[in-house]
Parts: sequence; structure tokens; C-alpha cells
Amino acid sequence: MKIILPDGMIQETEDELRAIRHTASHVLAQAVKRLYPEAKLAIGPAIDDGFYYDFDREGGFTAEDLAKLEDEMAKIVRENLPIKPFVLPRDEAVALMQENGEPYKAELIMDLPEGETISFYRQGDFTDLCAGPHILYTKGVKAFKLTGIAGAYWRGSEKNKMLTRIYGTAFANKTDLENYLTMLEEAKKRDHRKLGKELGLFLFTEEGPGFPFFLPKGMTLKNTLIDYWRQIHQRENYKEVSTPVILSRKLWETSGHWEHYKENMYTTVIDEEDYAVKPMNCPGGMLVYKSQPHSYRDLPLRVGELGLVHRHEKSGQLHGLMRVRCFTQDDAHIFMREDQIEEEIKSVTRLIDEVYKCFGFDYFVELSTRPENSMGTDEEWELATNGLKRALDDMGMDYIVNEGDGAFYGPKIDFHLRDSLGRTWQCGTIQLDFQLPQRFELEYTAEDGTKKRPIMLHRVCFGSIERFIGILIEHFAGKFPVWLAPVQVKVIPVSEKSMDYANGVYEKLKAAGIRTEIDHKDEKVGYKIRQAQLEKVPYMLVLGEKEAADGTITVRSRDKGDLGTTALDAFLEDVRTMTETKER
RNA sequence: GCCGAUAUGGCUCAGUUGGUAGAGCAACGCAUUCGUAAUGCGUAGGUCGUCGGUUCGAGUCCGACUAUCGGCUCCA
Repeated sequence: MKIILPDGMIQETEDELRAIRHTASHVLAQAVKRLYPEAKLAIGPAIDDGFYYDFDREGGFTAEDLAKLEDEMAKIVRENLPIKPFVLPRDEAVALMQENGEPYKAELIMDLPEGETISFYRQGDFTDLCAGPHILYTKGVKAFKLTGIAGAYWRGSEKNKMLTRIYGTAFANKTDLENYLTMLEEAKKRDHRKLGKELGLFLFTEEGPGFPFFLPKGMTLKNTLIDYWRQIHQRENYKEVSTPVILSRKLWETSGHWEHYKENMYTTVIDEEDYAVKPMNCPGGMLVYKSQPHSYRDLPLRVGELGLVHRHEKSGQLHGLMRVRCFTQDDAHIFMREDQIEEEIKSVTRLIDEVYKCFGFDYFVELSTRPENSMGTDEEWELATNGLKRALDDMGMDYIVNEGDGAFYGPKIDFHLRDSLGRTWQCGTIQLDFQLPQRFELEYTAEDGTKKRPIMLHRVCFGSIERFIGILIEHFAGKFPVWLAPVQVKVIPVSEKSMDYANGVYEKLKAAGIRTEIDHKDEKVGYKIRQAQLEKVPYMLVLGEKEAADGTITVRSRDKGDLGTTALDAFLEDVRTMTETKER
């Protein structure tokens, strides 16, 4: 398909989707201006799965408005307007937008450097400030749909006015659009909040917004993850500690949280002294380190903690298990010498990679550098940032650099995972911290007998166990691999006649450490199998008179159906192997 | 927190223009003893998120609040 650049050049491109969507956003804006001329235009880019356009209009838009707008857009597409770019000097561009009654556009142009020429695209009665590119005719917007309305701050700042954003999507043809909409429907079925309820994993109540309840099956999942976590951390020579959930205000003043993080902390008064519920585990970890002297020989010292933290997240940002007000961080603080930074970062990165690979996750990595208003010296930042960078480069990792997005106390590497709808969530993170060792005056005795300050890094693999479970549920669509499944095997007696035999098998499975349930209900086999399938139990053992007579079992797999009859011991061995190898 | 939407038995949903709530599944009981995704019949269960208002009368209209959903902003 052909696209047209701001200078009027026409190019052939394979990757026309962005241009189609960008044009679709202009078609939307044109439709809005035709139906609701009083609406002011803000911005309207193409995004990963479609496009949006922000408008300022009293009262916003309703669902009915969207239907009307779709009709008007279809009309504009049928009119097949040619799309023409043109450029103006900056001042004339501002004048044009003011004349058109578009204050937001004028503001955007005024922020561009003086002397620059400004490009516009025109289609019929509609002109928009735009850097392009676009397709050549509105008819190219063959398959589109408006998908939603949302509020969005002008220029993304909550200090500014909230505008109304209309989301839509567009594709090169109707089939692609339909496939996309079907995919969205499918993704909704994997939503961890829906599956969490259906599978009896966790619960939210009005009495505790953002505070998850783990039900027995969810707890099994959580404990299984924790067992795995302990196993690999012991192997990597981590020590585990546990620090209190409530600690004195004095500690939070030392750490800086009382000053910088207070609005997110839950506080309380004990014996007329201020206390806070910990939003992070680090200060407690500092006290552990300080509780005894350290030698350079002890470093690197890796101290892990499955710490339950509470943060007062604002009501509008809670999201199932992904964003909660109380969660368990699989935290660790590593104290080390300067010359150990790189190797430690590598080993943590390898560990996180191992964990994500174990579940079959794709992830992407972000390196965030020094923000404004940060603490520490240039030398410290350079040392730390280079350490992170070199570690990633040495390992051949792909990553994007997020300039100025580090924490105020140090640069960081973040690991992001995707949910079923492609939204990304930060999970693992490695953060270097210069502040806390200074604030808490940490030290170790060096080889020459002098006292030195250790470098510290914070790191998490899962990030938050709650969030990680949310991602896991969506990733597997609730069909957990055997080693993770809350119930690994469901025993299904064919009738009451085989109940004794089935009970015997059930007891043997339990004794072998396999998570098992037995369905005693007075129902037919088909019914019980349906239930077990809906519960997504990996294996069902159908036991009737035949099996009782031969002392065998008949196995049905959740994914592969009837696997035939075999010996119980062989099956036990298979399950044990699958659990050990964490087979997916 | 901000913009918009939603809120009916354990779950999923019906409920026309306001006249004191329906279904399926689940639960329970009875019958059935059954071979790979739902056996039949019956019983019980809600005052319609909360509070307030309009009205002779509200699940149905209005307001506030709470929670949830989609975004924004922020974050593990």
C-alpha cells in the first residue's frame, strides 16, 4: 500500500497498518467535527492495536454517540477523500489553528522550535496538524471499529484538564478486524479475575478493596510457587529472613519513606508513638544487616525475604491480582563490594531468566537511568549505570533504555510480562541503591582493616507473587501444568459399586504426595468428567468394576482425552517426573 | 484520585412505558448405580450494592456514597 509523507512524497510500504490507523483517527476526528463542531481537537495517534483521538467536549461522548460517529466515519470513507499534506511556517500554522478554533493544536505548535515548518494533512473539509504519514485516500480505511470511551489528561498530566478519548481500531481488511475482535473475546475468557472466581483461587470483598483473599486452591498455587522460589534461592546461596510488618516512624524517617512515600503508607499509633505498615521491605533489611558487623569476606551477602507489603494505591488503579494494596514481594537485598556489582547483576538476571523460562514467559527488559532530582554523585551513577549496562550487554540481552526513569536512589533494570490482552506488567526488577546504605550507615571491614560502605541492590524475581499468579493464570488460561495445578488428579468412581476401590486409589495418591480429589457424587461418569474438565484438573482417573477387578486405573488427560488403562505405579511415577521436571 | 460505564439469589443472566421479583447452573431431597463434557423429578434460596429523595406505590425515576469494569495518571 502507498503512504504519503508530510513533504508530499509518496512511498510504497509493507507496513501500512500504522498509516491506516492514523488515517482512521483523522476520519474519526473529521466525523466528530461534522457531528459535534463544538468539540476541540487534542491529539490522535495510531497505537499498537488501533488508534485513539482526544477531544474536549462538554459532557464527553456516550455509547450512542459512538454508533453515530461510526456511521459518519463510514460515510467519510465512502466519500473517498484524497489526503493531502502541506506545510506552513510556525506563525502561520498557529494562526490557522486559532482561526479553526483549535486551542490545543495551537498550543502544540507553539511548543515547537521557532523557525520550524509545520506539517498538516487535509482531507475534504478537515485539516489536522500532523507529522504523518497517511494513506492516500480515506477509502483505505476499509475495516474499523470504535472500541471505547475513556478519560485522558491533556498531555498526560493529572494537573491538566481531563479530555475524552475515543478508542478505535482499524485493519487492512474485514477479516483481520474480525479476527482481532474474536481474539479479544478469547482473551476475556482467560482474564485471571474471571478464572480466579471460577476455579476458586482467590476472592475480593467489598470489605477489603484491593486486599486479596486466597482460597485453598489459590493458596496451594501460591505455596507451590514459594517452594520453588526457596529451592532455587537456596541453590544460589541466599539466606532468608522475615522482618516485621509494622515498624516505627523513626525507621521510615531514616529511610526517607516518611518524607517521600507517606501518602501511600498505612500508619497507626502504638503507645502514643507513630508506626507505619511497611510498603517495602528494605528498611527492615537494613536493620538486619546492621545487627552485626560484616567482613569483606562475607560479601556478596544475599538476603531474601518473602515480605508482605501494604501500599495505599488509589482506588481507580486497583486491578484484580495485578494491582493490589497488599502483596508479597519475593524480595532480596544483596550487599556487595564495588567490584562485585557486575557479576551480581548477571547472576540475578540469569536467575530471573531461569524463572520466566520455567513458565514459558516472553518478557522484555528495560534499563532506567538517572532521573532529575536524584540523589548521589555523578560518579556513583555512572558506576552503577555502566555496571547494569555492561552486565546486560555481556549477556547479550535485548533491552530498551528508559532515560531518566530510574528510581531517585539508583538506576534499575525492569522485567515486564504481558497479560492476556497484551497489557504489560512490571514483575522482576533489579535496582541499585546508594541511598539506604548511606542513610543507615552500613559498613563492612575491608581487607586493609578500614571500614567501607557496601553497595546494595534490591531485586525481585516474581515481583509480587500476587501479580505473578495473575499473569500465570492468564498465561495458562487456568490450565496449569501438573507441578502447579492446585488439584493434580481427580478420582472418578464410575458408580457406587467401585467406590471402595476408588477410595483405595485416592488414598495411595495422597500418600504419594499427589494433590488429589475424589468425586463422590451420585452422578454419571460424563457429569463428573465434565466437572473435572471445567476445573481444569490435569488428570482424571476413571475407576469402575473393570479396573477394580484388574487392579488397574484408566487415565484421562485434560488436554489429550482418554489415555487408556495402566498400572497405578506407572502413573504415579509419571506424575512425579512431571512435577520434578516442571514439564509444561 | 480523574473521566465514563456497571451493580438483581452462591454463579451466569431475564425483568416491557414505575404497581410489592423470574430462569439456568450450583445446593438440598427422592429415584437412578450409570463407563469419558450435563439422568429425571422435587425442595429451599433474593427485597433487587448502601443510604436518602420523588411518588398512593420504585428493582424500574433522581441524588449521594461504596465496590467493580474500561481508560488516564501512578506503580510490583
